[in-house]
Amino acid sequence: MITPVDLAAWPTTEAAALAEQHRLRPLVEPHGPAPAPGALVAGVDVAYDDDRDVVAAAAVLLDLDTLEVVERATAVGRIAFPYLPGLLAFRELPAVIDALSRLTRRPDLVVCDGYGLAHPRRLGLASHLGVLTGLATMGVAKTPFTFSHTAPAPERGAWTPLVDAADGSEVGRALRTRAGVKPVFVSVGHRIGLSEAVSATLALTPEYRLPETTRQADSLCRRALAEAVAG
DNA sequence: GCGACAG
DNA sequence: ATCTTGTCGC
Repeated sequence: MITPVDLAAWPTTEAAALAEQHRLRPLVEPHGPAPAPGALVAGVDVAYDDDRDVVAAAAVLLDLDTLEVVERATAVGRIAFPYLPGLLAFRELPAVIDALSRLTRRPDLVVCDGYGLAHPRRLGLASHLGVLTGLATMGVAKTPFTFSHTAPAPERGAWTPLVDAADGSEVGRALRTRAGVKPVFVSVGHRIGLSEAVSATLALTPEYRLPETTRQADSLCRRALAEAVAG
């Protein structure tokens, strides 16, 4: 039987174990170059059927220049963890990693639906995924979670700092990807810097508020879930 | 002590 | 996330 106390404690224990394993080098690298022209950028997302205990994840690979989908992969399984704010990685990553592993090419960057550094423990699902896979990762979230920000100017590309009121640190940016539309929240995961993550986000949002990677992964995992539940 | 709380 | 009616606009 798992108690709430156990759930709250084990990520910290896990982080400590990982920190010990990687004592001689940084666990997370919150800096690095923007994806080069022609890079393969992956989008990942997950859909759930809580009643039937089914989870479906999708990983799509896009060409950064054309934004065309060049590869798709899905994975279906049982739900491994409940949704607990702050522990989203433990719910989403098992299926996400399964789907990612079915791609035949290695992504140059993975864009996650959620946060990286912008997390109460500075290890959101994007950071977590980066550490587990070694891939460059970043997060683009749709809501500010527990962080605060002022409204960016109305034009596309405008941004303001996303701040953790607990310590005043800048953990990401509120970025306007469409003029006059509410911003998205970009944060660094692994092996990419914040400015570079913002650039990548703008490259992935020529038309819609959310990155093309997220949109493609979202529709694919919903389709995969419907198929899994039906069949 | 009580809410708020990525998806 | 998921559920869920109507509405505005290209």
